[in-house]
Amino acid sequence: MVLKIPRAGRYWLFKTEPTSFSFDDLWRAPKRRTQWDGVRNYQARNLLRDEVKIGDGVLIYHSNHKPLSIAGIARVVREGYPDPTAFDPGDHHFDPDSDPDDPTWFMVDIEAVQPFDPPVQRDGLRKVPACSGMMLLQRGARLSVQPVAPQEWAAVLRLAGVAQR
DNA sequence: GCCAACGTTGGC
DNA sequence: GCCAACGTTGGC
Repeated sequence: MVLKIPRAGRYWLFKTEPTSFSFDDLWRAPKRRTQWDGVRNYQARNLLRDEVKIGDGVLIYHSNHKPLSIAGIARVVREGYPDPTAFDPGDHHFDPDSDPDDPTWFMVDIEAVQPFDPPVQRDGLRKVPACSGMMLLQRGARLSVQPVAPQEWAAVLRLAGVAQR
């Protein structure tokens, strides 16, 4: 399987608990797209608002799940814009302090590109020298939107048996 | 279910 | 601005 993934772009890893939203959910969504809403951490917010760009590659990581693994690839199809769930009192991620005229929380839209079958397990990444610096593997790295270096991205795709061109 | 690690809050 | 208390994340 060969994918057209822009090598000059930037790469990210988005965490999700598959019991709430999985890569399969994304794959089955209309147009295979979703709004990546609900991020409530300032560091992750800054990345979503300022750094994540259209066409960037995204590894979808399943946390709190066995085996811990990267389930597939997505790409960014819309850049940072206000997360409406922050303004919805009925939403689990409602934030009464977020002013609609000066939103606190941002999200991007992503589109599934390719599932990994089988998923790339986190434990396996530890054995790959190119991945030794991955934020995902660092102790206590809780950030839910993480930058991924090009060599890390390439190594993950290689492990997944996905060829880049 | 435990708990280490980390982020946020709020009193001072 | 410090820092203790608290809440959350997420691997184990």
